[in-house]
Amino acid sequence: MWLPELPEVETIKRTLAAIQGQYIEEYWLYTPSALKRQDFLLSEIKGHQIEDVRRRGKFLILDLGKDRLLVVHLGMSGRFYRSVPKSPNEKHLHFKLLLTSGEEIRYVDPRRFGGIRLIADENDFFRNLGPEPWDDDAPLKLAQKIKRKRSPIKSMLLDQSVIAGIGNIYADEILFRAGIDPRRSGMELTDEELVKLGQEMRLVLEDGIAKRGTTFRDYRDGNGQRGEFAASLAVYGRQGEPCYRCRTPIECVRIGGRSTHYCPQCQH
DNA sequence: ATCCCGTCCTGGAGGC
DNA sequence: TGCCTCCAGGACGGGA
Repeated sequence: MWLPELPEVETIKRTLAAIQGQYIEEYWLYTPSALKRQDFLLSEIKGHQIEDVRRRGKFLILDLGKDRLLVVHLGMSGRFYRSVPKSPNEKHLHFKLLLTSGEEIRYVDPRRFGGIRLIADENDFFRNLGPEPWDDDAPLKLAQKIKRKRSPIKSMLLDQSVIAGIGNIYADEILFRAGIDPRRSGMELTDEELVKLGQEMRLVLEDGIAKRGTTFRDYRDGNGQRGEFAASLAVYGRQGEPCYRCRTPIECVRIGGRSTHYCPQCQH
């Protein structure tokens, strides 16, 4: 199992850098429901140049210029990658682009939680998304929001309007490295803990990007390669196994409907 | 407003 | 072995 969170989407973005400047020659939408929003006609993308490939939170953005954006969200099992030209269509292929270079970009998503969107106004579409973790003011904004809320800190890290890009795996890893119990209410965190949380958030995500993301089974980057962060996971998926720091068995509880892994000894 | 929960979906895991 | 059931999880919408 795996989740495309910020480091995975960032990895995909980087491996797709080579498609910048290329033109869209043709497209295929095999699963109409995969197109979640349509500010303009899909047929318009034909002939457009991919001027830029960006990431915002867990969204991948192909900027086609002139307020024409193709935004992709990978949900929990999605892949978005360059494929060998003319290789046969695989199962769960929902959308495909043919570029003038002859290479193809494919969107494959077995569980169909993800989707693509045609966006005309980027600022409007992302207006409710929280700051990027590396924004200068992100740790401060994060701390301010956390302090005012009663919900468990784990749930707040997953809230995309609080901070962009963190999912279930990295939330657990960040809280472990910050030494904070995931069940604690945001309001009761000390200023010291909030500073530590902001620092560890960046460090864990940077580590994830450096290792090209977490691969359990499905995940591949834009070139179809696996990531290596799974070997670095300290708590996620390790319930019952000894903590690497103190040997206490890692526990798993449900918080806000999500499985949450933590060390009862190292996290307070 | 805010929080919580159900819904979507499929493949993999576990039970018998 | 094979079949069945359960479960994971992000975003979103509805209800309390």
